[in-house]
Amino acid sequence: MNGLLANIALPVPLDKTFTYLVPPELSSLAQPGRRAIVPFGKKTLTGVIVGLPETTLVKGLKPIQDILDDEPAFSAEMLSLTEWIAEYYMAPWGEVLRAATPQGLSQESKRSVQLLASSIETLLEKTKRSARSQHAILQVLKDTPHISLSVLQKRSRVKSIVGILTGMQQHGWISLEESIDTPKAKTKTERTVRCTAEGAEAALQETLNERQRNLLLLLRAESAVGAKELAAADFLKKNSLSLSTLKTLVKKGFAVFSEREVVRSSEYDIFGPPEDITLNPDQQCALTEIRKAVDAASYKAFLLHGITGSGKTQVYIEAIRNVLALGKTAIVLVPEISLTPQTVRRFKSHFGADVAVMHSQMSSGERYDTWRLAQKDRVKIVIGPRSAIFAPLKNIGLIVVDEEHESSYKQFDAVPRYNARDVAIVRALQANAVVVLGSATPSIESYSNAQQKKYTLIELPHRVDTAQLPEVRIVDIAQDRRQAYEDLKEEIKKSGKPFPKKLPDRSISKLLHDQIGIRLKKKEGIILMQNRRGFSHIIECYDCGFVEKCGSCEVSLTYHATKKHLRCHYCGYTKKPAAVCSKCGSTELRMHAFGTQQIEEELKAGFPAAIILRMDRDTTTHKGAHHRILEQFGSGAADILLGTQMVAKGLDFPRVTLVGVVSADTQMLLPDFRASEHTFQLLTQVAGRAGRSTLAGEVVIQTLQTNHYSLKHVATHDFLGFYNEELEYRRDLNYPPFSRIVLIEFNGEQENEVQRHAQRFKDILSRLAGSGHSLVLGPADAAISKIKNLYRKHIVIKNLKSKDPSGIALRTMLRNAKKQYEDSPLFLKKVKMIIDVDPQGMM
DNA sequence: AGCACGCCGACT
DNA sequence: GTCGGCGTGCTC
Repeated sequence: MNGLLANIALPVPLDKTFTYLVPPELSSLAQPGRRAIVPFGKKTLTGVIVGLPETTLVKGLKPIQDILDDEPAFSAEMLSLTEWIAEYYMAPWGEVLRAATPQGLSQESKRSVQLLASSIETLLEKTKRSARSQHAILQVLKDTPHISLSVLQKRSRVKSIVGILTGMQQHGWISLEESIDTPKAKTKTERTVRCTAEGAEAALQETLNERQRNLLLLLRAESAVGAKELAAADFLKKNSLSLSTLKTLVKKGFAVFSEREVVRSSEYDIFGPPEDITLNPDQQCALTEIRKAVDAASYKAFLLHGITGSGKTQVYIEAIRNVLALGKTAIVLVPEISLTPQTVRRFKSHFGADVAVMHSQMSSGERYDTWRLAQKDRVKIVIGPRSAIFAPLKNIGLIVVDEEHESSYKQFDAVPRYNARDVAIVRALQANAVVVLGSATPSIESYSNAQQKKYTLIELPHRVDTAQLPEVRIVDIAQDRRQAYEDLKEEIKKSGKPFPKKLPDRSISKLLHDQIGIRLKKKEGIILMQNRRGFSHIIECYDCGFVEKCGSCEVSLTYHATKKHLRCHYCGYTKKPAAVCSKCGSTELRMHAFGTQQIEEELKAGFPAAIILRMDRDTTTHKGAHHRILEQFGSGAADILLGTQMVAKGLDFPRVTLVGVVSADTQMLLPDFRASEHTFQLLTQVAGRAGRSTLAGEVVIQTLQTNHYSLKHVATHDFLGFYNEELEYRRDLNYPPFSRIVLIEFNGEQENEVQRHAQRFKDILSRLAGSGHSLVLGPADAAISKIKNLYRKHIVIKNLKSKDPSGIALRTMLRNAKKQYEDSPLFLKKVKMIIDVDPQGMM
């Protein structure tokens, strides 16, 4: 009745799709997966066609302006995957699709202003007194007669600019134009040339002049070898021929030009020969299992638990070799931090042009090229960080998620807040592919899935170089302090100097100090790690390490200076801080201090001759600085690498024999239910930096909590022991894997409004959760209760898997709650709500 | 999320 | 009057 209709998902934060008319001339192009340019309100947006409905109840449909893509940008498979993401993570489908499209591809309309009036001076004079806004706008237009609306607004600092401009337009002073940006990323093409049959014929005859004949002979010869289409520019340059000669031949029909798509090249195109891979028996076993699954061509998930240095990458490479042999494709997800040229070259050297790399520093052009190559089946393997899970490869055989426990797989700062590791599982499931999650320190969730046989567990318990695991020593900082105190007293007694009022703090214990001295003498490398500046609002006993925790959430209580109390930011429980440690009675209760700078000072004082490299947020802001520091340290130009957790990951330095963790507590005490897990993972990672070659390694971990189970299990290299202990605590308090967590943040400038809205949402949720599938906690102040003048309140939902195995009840509840909340008359836009399903951090 | 519309108070 | 601030409602 209506002619052809199309449902289009648009990148707007609205939980629905929009229906448009398809004009007859576009009807043949109207297919799900293609991008379409449509008018939306006053703007023009690029959306994705997701369906072709028969009818609609919506009145006043607008027509699609244009349909892009010769080949649909999204396959049916990708449409269904993005729809799943939208549903699971409570995000609009259109926003998911935008996240899955390479940047620079979507088109939005932009409005611009053009100055028409010739006598600007008179206008300026005219508006000077009575119309300040108009005056300001004209001032800007005087210098830039043609300007985009957004820039004009910024420069003129006029707020509601559109109304004023409309008025000015009516006066005939200016014109308002609307234009669509040409996409920033375009297909790059090059001219190719080919010898025609006539040309081949003519080359042998004497009818042409020498230059032409010569060219034709060369062209014929080169065309015969390998590729028929030669890059014209290359061909001419190589043989020092001129374009005009070639053009003449083309005119005569002896050669033809055509265009072909080319790919922008990158630094990764330089790579050496592949390393020899000889798998040890463990690796061979792992490979065989994965191969079997890939051959079977049905969904299967593996958890590859291999200790640091056990050769997981070699297993991936061999597994992918098999995937390619079957004519299938593969995705390899790596944490951003692992995307070093070394990792990439490793894959490149084995698979060459079959590999495409995605990384954050790529230009939009490069990103787009990569995407096109994957779509056109011209690369078989895509390696990249979390967004690479959207690579438009067809016929996926294997998805590898390396370092699956890494929190960088979770997008936390933008919609959709997806976890690429979990999306990988779903993509593999939908595509009948195999997925391998690899880690030395699997996440509790994944290991639990393996224990429940949802994933098949494969273990690589040995290092490939048969190196010994490093010896781990745990140093009690409190005891070291007491010792230092005694030593000092002794010294003072002897020298007769006055007793200092305050004893100096030291961050390097005697043991660690001595060990550093030994390594310096032997010219071996030292890595010292101080975790990201500790969460400063935690009060800790400096004698026994005791920290007050919430009785019902088991996370550290944080101190709020304004209200002078301790608070749990999960459930909102508060209490007065004690004057003395409630465990040991000490009065030495303090907040955390030492940053990397202070430690550097201390090291310089203690070891004046040592060359120290500091690697933290301050020293790595410049592009490439990170890499340069590591290179410098790797080459042996420095003795000590001191840094935040950046030093725990990535590169391999055979010369490192000592790893020191200045304070394990900073991470352990974060008010996050995963604090122990992250501590275990990080310390295991950093410990793995020590002694990877023939040199024996040693690890020194300083802490106030020598008995903490994370540390105990790090020291004995006992993942399973840690897992079992951690699991019990998770079970007791209904944390994952026993529940799903949803974190809901409310923020706004007025605290009472934020609180009111959070409370209202909480009430709605509590009512809906009536059946008991979920626990709703809060609202409570977020751990960081105010950011950039926005007050933040959190609600935490624990959705019990035992009562809601599929999570459907949870999502229904959330969706209904959201609707009720947004539809209610008290709803204000001044307070923003952010729903984060399966959050990684709870700060 | 934008963006327009409409109402109100402040300024010239 | 003119302007801008702010709340409200809509986008096929």
